[in-house]
Amino acid sequence: MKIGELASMAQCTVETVRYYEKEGLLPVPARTTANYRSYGKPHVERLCFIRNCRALDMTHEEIRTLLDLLDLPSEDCSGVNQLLDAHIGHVDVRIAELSQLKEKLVELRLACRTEKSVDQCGILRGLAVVETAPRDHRETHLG
Amino acid sequence: MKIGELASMAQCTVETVRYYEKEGLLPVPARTTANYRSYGKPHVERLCFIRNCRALDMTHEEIRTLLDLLDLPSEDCSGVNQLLDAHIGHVDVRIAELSQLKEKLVELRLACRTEKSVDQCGILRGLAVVETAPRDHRETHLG
DNA sequence: GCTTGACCCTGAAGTAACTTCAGGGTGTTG
DNA sequence: CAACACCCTGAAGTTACTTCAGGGTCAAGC
Repeated sequence: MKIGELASMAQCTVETVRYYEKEGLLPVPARTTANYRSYGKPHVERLCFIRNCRALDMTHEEIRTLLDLLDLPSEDCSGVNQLLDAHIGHVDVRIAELSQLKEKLVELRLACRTEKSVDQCGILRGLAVVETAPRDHRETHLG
Repeated sequence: MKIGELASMAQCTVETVRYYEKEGLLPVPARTTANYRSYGKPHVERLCFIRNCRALDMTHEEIRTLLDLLDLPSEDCSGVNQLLDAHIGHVDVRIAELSQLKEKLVELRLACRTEKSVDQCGILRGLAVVETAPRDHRETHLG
């Protein structure tokens, strides 16, 4: 099959497929005489694997690790478990961060219920406060 | 004060300060004879405002809007309220997305409790499944 | 035979919000 | 006057793609 069909089977764009090939996540396929990429079932499976991982917010680095483990036959899968546990940790951290964030935003929003003039706006006043607590470093790759 | 001092007061790096200047979020400061940037209290306040907004995951575009509203004297602040409401919406959406994500990850993780060989690993099998549901488009700028 | 339109190709540049790097100037302390 | 902390600029790197410019392939219809 050609790239367009492959892309639609994995629900992504043809540009994304070519990008994955360039990144080394997808193996380079054979070409037709017209220089079109020619794919088979294994490519569909691998691309779906990648897209599922991306839907779970894994980085290319994490996916590469999983694909490597997948390609290594009869290795035990404890590495897979470790990676997934770590990734679940990332998601947990990000959810906690965003929950805190939302609290602050709602609190800020309550500072201005009426349509005052800007220089009396509680929100803008709140944002101008100099914070003293040091900002901590990211512990997750999730944005 | 020089750029290093300003940066430490707002808890960011000097590179970030220079970047904000290039982006037009911070006004260009005066220079000393040695061509060093020279800042005052207004710069500290504006930089802290920006950093607080960033800590709330606002984009530069959103921050620019708030700064513009801040600079427009005696305008009513309903624009501020709208922006904050929209932003709270973004955060809500992202939290919901991540919660779903975590459920899927935990479910996947349960598929492999033991250290089997890779080709029997429930996690890798789960990831290889071809999904049929179409992926929906992002409704938030939060990663 | 020729055109139209859907599909394919490559390589470069753009996106967001920074960070890192290369290469060099300034200013204070010992 | 040498060492070191701090400042400067401009360019390139980061992540996971998307967009663009410019051009080739192929089947259908006139």
